[in-house]
Amino acid sequence: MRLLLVEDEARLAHALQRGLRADGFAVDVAGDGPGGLARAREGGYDAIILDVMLPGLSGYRIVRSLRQEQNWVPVLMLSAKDGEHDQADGLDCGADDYLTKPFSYVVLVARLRALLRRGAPRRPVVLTAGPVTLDPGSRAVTYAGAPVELTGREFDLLEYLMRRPDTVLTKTELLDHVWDASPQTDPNLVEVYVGYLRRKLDRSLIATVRGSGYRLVSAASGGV
Amino acid sequence: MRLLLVEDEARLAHALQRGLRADGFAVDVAGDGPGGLARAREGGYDAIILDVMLPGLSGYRIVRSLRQEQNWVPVLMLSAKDGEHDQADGLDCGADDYLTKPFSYVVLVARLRALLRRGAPRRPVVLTAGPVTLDPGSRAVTYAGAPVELTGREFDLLEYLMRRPDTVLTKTELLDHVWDASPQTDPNLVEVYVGYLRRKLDRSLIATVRGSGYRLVSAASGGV
DNA sequence: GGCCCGCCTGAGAGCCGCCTGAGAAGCTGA
DNA sequence: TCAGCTTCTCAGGCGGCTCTCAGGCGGGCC
Repeated sequence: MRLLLVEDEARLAHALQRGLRADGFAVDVAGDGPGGLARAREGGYDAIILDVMLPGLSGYRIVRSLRQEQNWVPVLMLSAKDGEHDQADGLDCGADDYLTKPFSYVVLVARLRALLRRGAPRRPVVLTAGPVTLDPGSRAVTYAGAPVELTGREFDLLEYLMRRPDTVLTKTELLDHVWDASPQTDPNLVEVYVGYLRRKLDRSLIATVRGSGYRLVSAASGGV
Repeated sequence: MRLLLVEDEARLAHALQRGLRADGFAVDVAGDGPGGLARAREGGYDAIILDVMLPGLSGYRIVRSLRQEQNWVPVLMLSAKDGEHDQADGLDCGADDYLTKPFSYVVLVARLRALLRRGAPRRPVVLTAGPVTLDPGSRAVTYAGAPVELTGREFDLLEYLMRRPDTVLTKTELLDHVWDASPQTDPNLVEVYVGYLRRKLDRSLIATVRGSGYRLVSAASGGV
């Protein structure tokens, strides 16, 4: 079993590499983002262990690039931040599992083995909610079968909503995840973009939960 | 000259890739059988270097599948086993040449060049997208039936786009595959060449996906 | 029913990504 | 060596996208 470890903290990288080798894995190490992405693109790995905070290119962006290129190698993400950004961020980008630093080595290996058992047969996912489909790979959206043109921000927002259908999402949460914005950003921004989506898609697709936030209705009527 | 290297030993793959690049080839790498077959099916390679022992799908079966699908791309096979299976096995399956590990890099390149000189015996594939046709064999392009003169780079870019119609391709990916360039190359280069193609072909053939990249529209109108 | 506050929306400013023309550098063949 | 072509670089400009702002609507509480 061949692994790619992308980790910039040399001490941790070294320790992991030694441990994993002792456990029978072949381990290659990349120390920065661009290098990691390049190695990952070359293929040949049964799984990739990926730190989030990397010089040059974040782990998030690496996974997103790989998935966009139809590369479905299993990815286990490591994050030092357990509050600011959360699991969902990593999983959104297309990672398969997530571990928060500090973690136990035993847990890492267990999760890794689970990933490898599962393998990489994941097909490119297309999200669906009522008459709306969204393909993260080609960044294409259709409504009732017809293609819909969305801007980048509109697409990101819709994707985030569609990954959590029927859940109330606060504006703060959306600002944080879709915009990567500071907490004091005007929440009106979200309202504006929800308005854009409603106009381009379906007025009833995104329900307002007054005082709380918004909720994507997965069983949208499709009428007008 | 574009090569596909299917090899699961990451270290060997990496070394070969580096060497071949230095020798002027553009090299894509696949690390397992199914991945290699998929990449090979996409076409666009002047030759394929194929390991016999691969996870998921043996090199033999890959060649057999390709030949069954009328894909006559030159294949050079690599095998670690020099006794159990022999040259005849590989050549029977439809490979064009055969090398036993360990081999000298110089020999590999020599055999490869011989293969490339010989070329693929039959090239039945012609790519089509709306009013545009592209023949990888003769490197000829037509628009609405009339021949169009493209430079080398223009042709390579168009071919890459036409092999992945309706998919968003980032500038980085295009630079990587069409130019075989380092990641820090100015992405404007892609913009310029997309502009050239649009001018020579159809303005609407290649859609800009702002913030993401470009997408070849397979159902282009053909108008104008 | 009246008021407050949260949400909606139209208009517009600023910015950034993309497009393009011009030209330098490199390559090829005569 | 030179001409012609291709490839690539650079800078200027345009336009779409993002975000801000202010005014209006309406739901909910009293």
